[in-house]
Formats: sequence, C-alpha cells, structure tokens
Amino acid sequence: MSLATTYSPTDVEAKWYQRWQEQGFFKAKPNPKKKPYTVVIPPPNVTGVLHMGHMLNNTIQDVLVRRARMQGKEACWVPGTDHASIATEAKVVALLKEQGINKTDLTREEFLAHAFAWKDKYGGIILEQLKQLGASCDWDRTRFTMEPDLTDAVLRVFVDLYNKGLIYRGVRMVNWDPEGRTAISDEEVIAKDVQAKMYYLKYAVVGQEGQFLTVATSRPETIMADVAVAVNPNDPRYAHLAGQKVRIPLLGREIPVIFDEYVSMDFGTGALKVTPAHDLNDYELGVKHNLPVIDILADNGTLNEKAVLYVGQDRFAVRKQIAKDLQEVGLLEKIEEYASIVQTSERTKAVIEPKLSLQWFMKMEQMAKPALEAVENDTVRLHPPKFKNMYRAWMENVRDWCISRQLWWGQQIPAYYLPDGTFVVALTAEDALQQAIAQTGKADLTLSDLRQDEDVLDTWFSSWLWPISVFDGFKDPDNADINYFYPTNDLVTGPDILFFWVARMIMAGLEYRQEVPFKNVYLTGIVRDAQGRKMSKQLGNSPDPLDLIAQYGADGVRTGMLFSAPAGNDLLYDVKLVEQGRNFSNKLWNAFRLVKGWEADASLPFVNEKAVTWFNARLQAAIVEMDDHFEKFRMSDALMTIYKLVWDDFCAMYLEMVKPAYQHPIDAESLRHTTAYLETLLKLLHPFMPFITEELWHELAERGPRDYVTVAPWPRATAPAHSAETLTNMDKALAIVAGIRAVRNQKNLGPNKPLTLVAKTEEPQLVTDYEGIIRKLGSISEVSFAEAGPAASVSFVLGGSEFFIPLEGHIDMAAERTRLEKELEYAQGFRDSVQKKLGNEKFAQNAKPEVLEKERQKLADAEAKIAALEQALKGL
RNA sequence: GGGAGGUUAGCUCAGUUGGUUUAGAGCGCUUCGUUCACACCGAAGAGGUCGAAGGUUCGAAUCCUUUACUUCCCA
Repeated sequence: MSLATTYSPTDVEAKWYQRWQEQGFFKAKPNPKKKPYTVVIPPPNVTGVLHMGHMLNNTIQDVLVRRARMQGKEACWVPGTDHASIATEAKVVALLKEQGINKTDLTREEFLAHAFAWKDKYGGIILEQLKQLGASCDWDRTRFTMEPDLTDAVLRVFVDLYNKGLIYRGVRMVNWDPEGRTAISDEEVIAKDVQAKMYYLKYAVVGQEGQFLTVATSRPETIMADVAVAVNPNDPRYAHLAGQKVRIPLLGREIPVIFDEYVSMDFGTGALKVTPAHDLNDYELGVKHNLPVIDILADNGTLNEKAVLYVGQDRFAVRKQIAKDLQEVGLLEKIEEYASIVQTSERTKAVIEPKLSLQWFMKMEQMAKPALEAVENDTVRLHPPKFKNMYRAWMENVRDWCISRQLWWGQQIPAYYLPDGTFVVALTAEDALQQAIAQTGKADLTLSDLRQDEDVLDTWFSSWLWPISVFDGFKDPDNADINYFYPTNDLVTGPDILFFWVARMIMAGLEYRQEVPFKNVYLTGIVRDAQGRKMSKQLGNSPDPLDLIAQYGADGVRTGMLFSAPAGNDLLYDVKLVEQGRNFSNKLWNAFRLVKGWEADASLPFVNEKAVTWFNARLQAAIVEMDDHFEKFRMSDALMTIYKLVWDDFCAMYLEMVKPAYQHPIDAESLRHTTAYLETLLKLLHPFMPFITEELWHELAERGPRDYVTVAPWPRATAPAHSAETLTNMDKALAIVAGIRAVRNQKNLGPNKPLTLVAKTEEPQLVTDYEGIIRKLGSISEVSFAEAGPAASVSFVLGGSEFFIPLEGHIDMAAERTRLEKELEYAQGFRDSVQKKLGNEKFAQNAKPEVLEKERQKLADAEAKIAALEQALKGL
C-alpha cells in the first residue's frame, strides 16, 4: 500500500482517541507501586464552549499529564465543570426572556428547573470538545461544582467556618451590581478609566441669604442621600461655617456642615458632600460623625422613594436630568471634564454601586497568612516566579470576602431564620431545627417555622475546594483517592484568577488538609491575535478551535500553540503557528514514509556507523535538554528541542546520511538503528503530538494489544562514550559539506552535479573517516589529498584546513581573490583583537585560567586560519 | 497615585553566577532548486551592537544610577 505524501489527521485522530479510551489508559486509581501524578482541570463554565484560551491551557495540561504517564506515574487528570453561578444565571435569564418569561414571575424551584434543563442540554459540550484536542482526562472522574457531593462539601465547609467564627453575617458596604442585582466580591470589580464630568453644586447656607457653599461631585444624582457637607478644619475658606447648616439643592432638606481632616483641600472646592449609603469613604465619615444613612437606590439602579425626587428613574438618567434642573434654578455653578475611574462588574459590565447591604462574609486574614507563607517559601512554586510579587501584594492586603449572592443558581446558604429573627447555621434543615430548638428552648418549633436564607454562595466558594472535593475529601476525609492523589502536582491556569481561585485553593488546602493543594502553578498567558488584541466575539478575531482542529489536526494546533507560549507570556496567535505545527506533522509523516519504504538486506555490510553513533549522541543530548526544560516548566523550549532534533538532525542530516541509493536496499543494521531512533522520537513527541505518534507507532511495527506509545516508557538519557568527540567530529565533517554546498550555490551548480574535493588538511584521518558522509551529502564523486590545490579550483578554509573543488571553466580569479581577501581581512581583525586582549596585563592577571586558555586557543585557531587563507591566495 | 515586570534581528522570544571573535533560536525575508520521503519541501544567504545616557570592571546584553517607553497588578 502506498502512503499519501501528505498526512491526513482527521480519521487518525478519532480512531486513536477511541482506542485509548477502550484501553482505559486515562483511568487512574491508587496504586502503591507507582508515584501519583495529579492535575485537576480548572473547571470551565458548564455552559461554555471551547475557546483559544482553553486550547492553550488544556494542551499544556495534557503535555504534562501524558509525559508523567509515560514516566510510569499513576497519571490522574480530573476533568469537570463549574456551575458559574452569575454567568449561567444571566444566560438562563436571557434565554427565558427570549421565550417571554420573566425571572421575577417564577418561583425559585421553577427557575432552577429551567436552569437545570438548560444545563443538561448544553452543559459539558466543552468536555466533549476537549476530547478532540486529545485531552487525556480520566473521564470517569468528571465532576460538576453543583452536583450533590460537591454541594455537600460546600455546605460542610460553610458550616465549619461559621462555627469557627470565620464566616459572619453583617451590614457592610458592598459592591452592588444593579444589572445582576447581586452583591459581588472585590475581586469581581474591574476599574475602568473614563472621561467623567465634575458638577459644581451650590448649597445655600441656612439663615444667610445669598450665601452658598459650592460642592464638587461627579454624582449629582446622589444629593438626595446627602446627610452633611464636610470641609477641612484647616481650610480658612470655610472656617466661618462652623455650626452652620446648608440646604440640599432642589430638595431643600437641611444638613450640617461638618469638619474633618479627611477632606482634601485641593480637590474640587474643598467641600465634600457626604452620602454614607453610596460611598465607602462617606460611610466611614458618617459613622465617625454619627450621621444617618439614607439609601436612595433600589436594587436595579433606579431611585427609590427615599430619594423623594426622580423616584423610579435610573441613576444615569437622573444624573443628566438633575444637571438640567439645577441649571434652571441657578444652583449649578459649572461642569468640568475630568479623568476618572468607574468600578464595573466583571460579569455584567454594569457600573457598580457601593451599597450598604446585609451579606455573608468570610474573614480572610487568618487563612491568608499560611497561604502566603507557602508561596514565599516555595512549598507552592509559581511559574514564572514573577507572579510571587503579585500574590504577596494581594495576600498582604486581603480583605474579607463577600460570599453571598442574590441569585438562585448556586448553593443556597445553609442559614435558617427563626421566627424571633435569630438564625442558626446547619448542614440540613433537620439539624437546623434541632439547633433552633436548643437555642430557643421551644420544643414545638417545626421545620415550617424555619426559613432558609434566600441567597446562594459565590461560585468561587465551591471552586476553592475543587482539589479536595473532586476526591470526596470533605465527605470522607480519609478515603483512598484523596490520600493517594492529594496534594496534586501541577495546576495550569491563567494569572487572572490567581486571587479568585489559586490563592483561595491554597487556603482551603491548608485549612482542611494541612497541606497545599498543588506543588506547582503554571500560569499561562492570554491568547491574543497577531496584533496583540484580546480575542473577542465583537472583534471576530477568535478562530473556532474546532475548525482549526479539523483543518490542521489536533497535533498541529497543539504544537502550533506551544511554539510561542512561554509561561506567563501572552501568546500572539497567528494561523502561521498552526501551519507550522501541521507542517511538522507532515515532516514526521514523511520521515516515516521514507524509512517504511526501505528494504533491508542482511548481506550488506553496516556502512553507517559514524552516522548512527552521531545521531545517538545528538539524541541523548536532546533528551537531557528536554528533561531539563520540563523540569523548569519551559514547555516551548522542550518542544523546540525535539522539533529541531527531528527536523534538522534526524531528517535533514541523519536520514540523508543513511539513505540508500534510490531503489537500493539498506543494510539491516542501519535499518534496525533507524527504526529504533524513530521509535524513540515518537515517544519524545507523544506528549505534544499524541495522535500522529500513536498512528506511526502502530505503522512502524506490529504491536501487541496493549503496546501503545501512550503508555510507552519515557526515554531515559544515557551517556554514550566519546559523545563530545563524536559531536565535534561530525560538526567538522558537516562544515565541509556546508562548504561544498555553498560553492554549489555560489557557482549555481545545482545540488547533484558531481564534483570532486581536494583536501589540504592536518586532519586527514577525519576526512577519511567521514568520507562517505561527505560524498553523500555533498554529492562528491571523489576525495583526494594534496599539498596544494589544483589551479582551476574554488577553495574554502575551515580552521587550518583548505579544501579545493576543481572547477574548470567556472573560475573567476578576480572574484575568488576578493572573496578570500575579505575573509582574510576579517580573520586578521579577529586575531588582532584577541592579541590585544591577551596583551593586556590586567586581563592576564585577573581572568580565570580557563578563560585565558580559551583566548589562547582562539588566537591559535585564528593564526592557522590566516595561514591557510594566505596559502589559498598564493595558490590563485 | 503605589507596586512589579518588560524593552535583544521584520515578528515572537532565549541568553544560566559579567569572559568565543561578527550576541542565538523559530517564523518571516532573499537567491537558487522539483526523477530519486516531504514545495505542508531542499540548499545557500541577508539581517540586531542588545530602549537611551552615565558609571563599576582588564572585560557588560548581563552589575549599579538616572531616564524614556511599555505591560500587568493594586488604588
């Protein structure tokens, strides 16, 4: 059967993924004879679809997991999805709206029924897509953050932390998302630079006709919530207002002027309106001065009846309107443009309103300490380490975590309110009832007297438990899985969720297992387009990963992405990268085709010893290099090492060296070595390109039923004897070949025109040893030695040796002379600089002996080269 | 505004404790080349003085200072 000249991945990939699963290669179970290697997937949103970021992230995980599996470890990659409370709920709400259903018309149960229906229909698509990428997850272990067992874990932790006093309920200033109508955590708030307006409003001083106090504010719509105007006590402009009151414009309500050093005298007019309900700083000022709180904002961002004016209108509409109205009554002094920052919701993009609200919080300080320590002392290593700084800064300034959300899609908070207004926290309603009875002494309380908290928990309150909960470590803290697979080894994720997720997982790990959840955190960059822009639906610059896989093969896409993805660096995605990946697949495929086509003849002598020995030396060096790169999480470099080994050393050099003449057989010994090398290369490539390597593994030889490259042992580097010498000698031989080829190019001779070579060299043995290779790769019909070159010849100089290629009729004496003179001039310049360096007494005194030795060697080499060049010039 | 990075070939990046001249790689580019695995290919080649200025040193892309630009985090 003849093989196609181009590799076609489509059929191959589906076939092998299925076989791997049939063989159960991805299944992991505790095995005391093996070392565990565990990775938990950063669970994608359950209703999400695969995007380029997932491709990068999961390719890296798969490379790590596949390599560990080949290294004989019990490799366990746990997949799963996240319920993504706010994102999913928003999606479901939008979907229902399309169907003409308003969330507000539904009961909690009805809404959840819709949500689960949606989840069952679209949930987990992304996991199916990951299979196309080749992800070797243990699919039997697939978890979902809102499934019963993981919900149980969340509730247990909530109850436990509440009992430990680390979770509390209280009224605090929170970030209110009027779009999602929920509180969100500080981490979910994104500051955005905007061009805003500063409004200068005139507050009339009570009892002093015609006197005004001008206050600058960017939010004139909040004046109805004002409870004071504050000025700095050191500000002479306002000293006369001590004990005075001012009147809120339009509204007319009287508020006191207060004095506080907090007020900046340079900002605006130096007078600050105090609105405790809608600004954190104002709130603190209000508490200090014992001021009331007037909350004028409804949950959806409109003004409520406490505002008196503009009730029911959206805050931004009011901002515009009130400016007009103030203008009309002459209480708007001016409007200025200024650069400002607004806080927005990461999810809904809505402008956040600071709002006083009754919420659940988690105390962070106590847990943050050991979690910071773990990273500082490298118990958990961040790759690249520059993220340590970011981590430290956040951990040292960590604030309490607002964990309650006014949503339905999520884990409902296990707090139960009693008729008397107190509450109990318990894992189940039954437990809660018992507690309630104990707490109140009322034995006749029933379940119907208890009302469970309406709120759900932040999604991250389930994901922070992920490395433990996927192994059922809360329900059953001593089970075989958690004891074996925890702590996990490596976590691969984006730096954008370092605080949301990574830091909190470390806290949870230390709190509940007294052990960090992972040893290494590999932080990927963001996938951007070739112009460096983020991929987005609006820009339409994000390719569909599945299209790419269909077009270039999963192997091509995987390698393409890794080519340009050092840890922590953004990846500028360009289709050229996946083309390169595909081309590499094709190169490998054709190397295989070539070898596959060779017929062995056992009677032929083994003629390729030099090539075989050399390639082995290269191979072993590359394995050492790859292992080192992997050790340091330098995946791109590991890939580049094997890429160059395959393409340059194996294909361009080695195969050309051993390749028999067209339609001639090869000696059996050479074929045996070549096949073995190809097998080793397939193993080294397998983590990066699982599909084509498996295909070729099976094409290359008859395999036993369980003999797959997926579970083949990772090659161990050996140290071949005389490796350094082998490599140096071949380098010299290949330099001669390159010299010959350069002459061919200069003289436009074509690659196959037979030429002869005359060598004037101090190392004739080397030339003799490598004559076969020089002849083959240089298309040289004859090699001879001489003290002087033939008259009509082109020469080149390598070290102290001179090589001549007789070329009747192709010689331009003048051009040759010029070329050699140029080379000579350079060599002389080089020699002079080295001489100067060596002549410097201070250098001779201070430099290390090996450096000095190197310089002397350089000088000797240069002089030999100069002598050879001078000879060559003379010979012309 | 505070903090941490980055600035090396057209592009994306390496460059370990300062010591190969003409500072490397991949891609791209240029020239030449299709009977003999692969044009998703082969051969050869061009291209940077390491953001700028100053300093330490026999010697600096590498250490120090200042500065410019830039990315990210926090406010």
